[in-house]
Amino acid sequence: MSDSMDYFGSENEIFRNKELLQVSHLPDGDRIIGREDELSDLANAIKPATRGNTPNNVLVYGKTGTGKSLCSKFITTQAVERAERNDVSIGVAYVDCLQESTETQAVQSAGHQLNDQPETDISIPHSGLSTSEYYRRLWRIIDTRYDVALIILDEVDKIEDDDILMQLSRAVESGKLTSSTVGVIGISNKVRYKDSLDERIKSSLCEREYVFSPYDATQIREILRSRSDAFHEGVLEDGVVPRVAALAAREHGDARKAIDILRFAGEIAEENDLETVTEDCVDQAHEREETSRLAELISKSPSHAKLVLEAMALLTQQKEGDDAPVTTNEAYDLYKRLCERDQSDHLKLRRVRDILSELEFLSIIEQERKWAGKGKGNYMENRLIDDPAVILAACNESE
DNA sequence: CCAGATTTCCATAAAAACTAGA
DNA sequence: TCTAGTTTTTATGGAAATCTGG
Repeated sequence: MSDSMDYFGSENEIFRNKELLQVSHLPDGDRIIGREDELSDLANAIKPATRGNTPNNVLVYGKTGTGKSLCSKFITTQAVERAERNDVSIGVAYVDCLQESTETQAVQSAGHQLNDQPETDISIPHSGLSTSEYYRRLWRIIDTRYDVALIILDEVDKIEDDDILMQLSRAVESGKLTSSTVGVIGISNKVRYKDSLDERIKSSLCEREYVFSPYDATQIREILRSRSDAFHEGVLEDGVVPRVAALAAREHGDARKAIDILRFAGEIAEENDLETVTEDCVDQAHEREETSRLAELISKSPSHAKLVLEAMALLTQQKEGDDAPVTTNEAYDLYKRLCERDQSDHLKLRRVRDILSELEFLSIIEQERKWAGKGKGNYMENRLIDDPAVILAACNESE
């Protein structure tokens, strides 16, 4: 795992093993810092699964970068290993509900991860089946391959339909599964999420609830140190780790952000051919980090959403104030011209309105409906949350 | 046939401007 | 002059229809 071949060894003085700085990197047991209580809570809830019994369904709350996904993935892989010793087979599916935002897609994804076509002779086509057929196949796969299936639903609050929670959390009692059982781990950033749930779902999904608190400054520093093996000996200057930690602390102790910044700092040192990673690199890395999350979001968006955003960014730049609002019609007119530029046909206004509200949902823009009075009707003000220049860069980058 | 994307159609909200009544 | 009620307007957003790729 951690012995990737270093083909450019002599030239690459900065990184020894960059994988350690991948946020999704699963550290060894002793490398999850400051989450001991959370891990044992989770382990407790999952425990029955290792003996082939139905685990407790869990709902995990916490702000971004508090280790929710990491701990969930970690504890489930541990559970799989432990279960093997008891001759129990556990299957784990990790569904990112931000990507798989509908019930069907989520079930499809879970099925795909748990499946092994040669063994089960069940195929999970990318599309074309009814939702219920995806469910049927999922149940069959679980029944044939596993004793217990653990399904992690990351960012559950982003899913449009509550039905999947109902189906999964009650699969056993409703007799969909005969020889197996299912456990659900729901992860959400919103503490309020539970309130929006149907009573029946609440009672079955929320058997256990845990809140992950933000890391404090000391823990962030520890996390960074534990991952500094990613760098060669002595490459990190003394001030670097504290400086990164300080930046992350400003952001409610977001460990993901801290790790990203550290990685970018290394990359910047590398690009500039420096011997060491300096505090200066960290400051530049901070800026790059702010851009990168946005760029990632944008690059995953459909092309027309990018054009709408581009139109908004251009219009915002044209206007005087920094956060000048743009009306939907202004944006739509420019969007149409951008489509002509790309010689593709434009979407209709109604669809663009929906795209704008999707962008609002992703916290890329803010919307406010305004009324102008008699004879003037109403209009929507859309304003970019981030710097238009950054948006434009992100739009162009992902062509 | 299915889900998901897009289009078509249309009732509606809200507040300044206008009107009638006091 | 002040008040209460009515008019006017348009983008919005819900719902249904239609299209598309598999």
